Amino acid sequence: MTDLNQNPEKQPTIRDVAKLAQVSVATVSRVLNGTAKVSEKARNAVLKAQRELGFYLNANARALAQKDSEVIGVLVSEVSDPYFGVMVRSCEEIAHEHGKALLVAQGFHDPVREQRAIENLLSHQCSGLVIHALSIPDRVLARYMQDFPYMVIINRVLPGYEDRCVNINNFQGMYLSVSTLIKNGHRKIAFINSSHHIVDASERLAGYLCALRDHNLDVNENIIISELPLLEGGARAAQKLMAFRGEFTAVAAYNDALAASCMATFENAGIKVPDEVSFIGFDNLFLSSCLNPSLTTITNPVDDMGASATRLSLALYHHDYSYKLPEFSTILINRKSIRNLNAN
Amino acid sequence: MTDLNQNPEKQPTIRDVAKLAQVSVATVSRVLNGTAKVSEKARNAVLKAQRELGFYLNANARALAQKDSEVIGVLVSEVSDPYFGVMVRSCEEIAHEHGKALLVAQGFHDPVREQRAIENLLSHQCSGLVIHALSIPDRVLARYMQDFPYMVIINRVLPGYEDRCVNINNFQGMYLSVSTLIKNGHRKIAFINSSHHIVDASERLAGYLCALRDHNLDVNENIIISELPLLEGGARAAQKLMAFRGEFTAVAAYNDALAASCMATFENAGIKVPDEVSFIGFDNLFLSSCLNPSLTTITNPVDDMGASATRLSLALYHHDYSYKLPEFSTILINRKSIRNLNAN
DNA sequence: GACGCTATAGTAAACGTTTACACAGCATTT
DNA sequence: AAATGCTGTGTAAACGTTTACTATAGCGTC
Repeated sequence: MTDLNQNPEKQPTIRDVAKLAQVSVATVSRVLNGTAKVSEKARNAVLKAQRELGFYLNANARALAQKDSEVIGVLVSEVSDPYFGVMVRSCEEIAHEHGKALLVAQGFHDPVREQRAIENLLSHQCSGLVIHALSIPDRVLARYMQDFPYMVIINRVLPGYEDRCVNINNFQGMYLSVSTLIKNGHRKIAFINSSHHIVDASERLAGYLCALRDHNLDVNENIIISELPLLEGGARAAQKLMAFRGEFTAVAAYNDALAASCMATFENAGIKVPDEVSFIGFDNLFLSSCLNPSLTTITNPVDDMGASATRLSLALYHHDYSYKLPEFSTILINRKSIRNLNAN
Repeated sequence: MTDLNQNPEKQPTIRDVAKLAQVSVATVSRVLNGTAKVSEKARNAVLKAQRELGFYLNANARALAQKDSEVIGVLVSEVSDPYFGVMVRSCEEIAHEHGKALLVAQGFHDPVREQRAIENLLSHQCSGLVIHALSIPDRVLARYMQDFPYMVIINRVLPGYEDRCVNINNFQGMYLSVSTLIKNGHRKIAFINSSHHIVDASERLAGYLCALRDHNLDVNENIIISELPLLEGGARAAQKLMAFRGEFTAVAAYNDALAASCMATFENAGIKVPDEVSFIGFDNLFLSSCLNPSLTTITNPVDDMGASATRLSLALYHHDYSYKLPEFSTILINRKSIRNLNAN
């Protein structure tokens, strides 16, 4: 019948701790946050009371009083996509380093969901915002960028806000990809692009086309395919490409998922990789090295990008304008999926 | 020089909206939450003011006043692990369906980080808690389970709290895996287990051993390997197994990642799969169907588990004890990585 | 015209923290 | 002995919402 635990349903508050420890709430706050010196005696009493009550500071009340939620928000298309998994992982790591929690939202390539997700994150007063939203229009995104000067965009360039956009050079990456095939003697190169309406897709297509042009190769519309950049898309792309079997010796894909599943479909149809068709991917996912043949690809340093975007956003939130984004370079990862046609 | 926008740094509050719309804060709250009838005139004034100011309700203040954070917390080992990526994805989807946001923390198999992550989630007053923590001791976890009756555990059975533990039957799943190899005529079966100190590992090992025993097969300690259940682990397992090349015709792995990378390492060493060695995985990840040969494996319905755990936690939080967890069954996905030795 | 009812709207007290400010006690300086 | 400074502590006002309670206007009924 003690005073504690009168209502087992209710969480204890800082006042309960103060009462039990026989100190003021200010002292409890100071001990728990380490924000000011407190006598050994008081500190021990507070810690003991905290342990006894199983007390944790209420982060919401804290956020309100401090005007800082200590939460970072991140929006991605879909966490289960390995690309975003890696990205979210590094965002969380950086957040954790700064003692912050991570709020994760998914947009699923839907403009409505993306916008709602952003507004939800905003309502949580995030002290850092990393946004991957490719479906909402520039105009809308720009308004958020203007109102929230610590918001950082990933994988998209928004005119006027270039210094808060974190991306690789898609054009250059795909140019490197296709050039690699060309250097290996390929002259008829198919391209499987993403069918999402996103700049990544058009930039990579431009890189593909430019590489062909620079090497005086003709463009063959038959072998430029657009599919959802997922496993299923790769299988469908393979079906379409089979109809033009003689018109290419190599395939450059928008990403590893497309390359991997297209490759698998070809192999199942008895087409040997890389003997009959060579492949190159993009992203350098976890899975590419497990494939047989292992997939030659272009790195997409998504972990660095996630980490840098998070760091930048945090710095901006605290009005620190000194953080400079590093360069995110795309480099070639040479594996076994390209046959060198010059060799024989 | 209007009254608005006096301090461009500061976010508008509900009071600013009320003033601009010439109504009380209560009315603004009612409009924005739809909690009571408001005249058309007032509603329009409020919505107009909201739009003009770019106002969003402060979720922290809201949480405090309502005593409900509208946030669900989830702890996993590592978001970039495809297994957890899928899990987090479905947690977010369910959270979203209920209008809640998702807080994601990572434990990285470290007991200290796991415990800190849980306490951090608790401090955020999550109205739903899905915890995958395999490294902290039962005793500690039990204390949390007792204090927070809406906390749900995933992939672990905590004695006394079975009805809040969401898992597959690991024993049964691995028994199915090994039995499948045996049915295909294999009698010497290697096992690559997870080296993490988790019950999943011991349960699956038990399933392996039991399947051997039930079919009167001998246990060969040489070909039971423990490795980190990631790609690198699979490569190392392959190296170890090569030393006992003649002592097995098939490999059962703790998960697809181990199977995939072990398989790839074997192939690179010139060992043909499934002609010389058969493989079976566990989890049925995205990548397994892309491999060559595609990997026969056991489903791990992690998406259902994530969704169910989230639903259960939400229900419990609202004192609704009617939600019953479904059964999570493991089923065999037959692909091309097993050679049938009976066939010839 | 008095009355009661309904429909809207407003007032102000919570919610659980942080922190500016005040102050008490004590040691040191003058 | 008085003045000063330093330490540790407490008090109470924010922070931005929600919501119980209260107030008022409009209207129909008797």
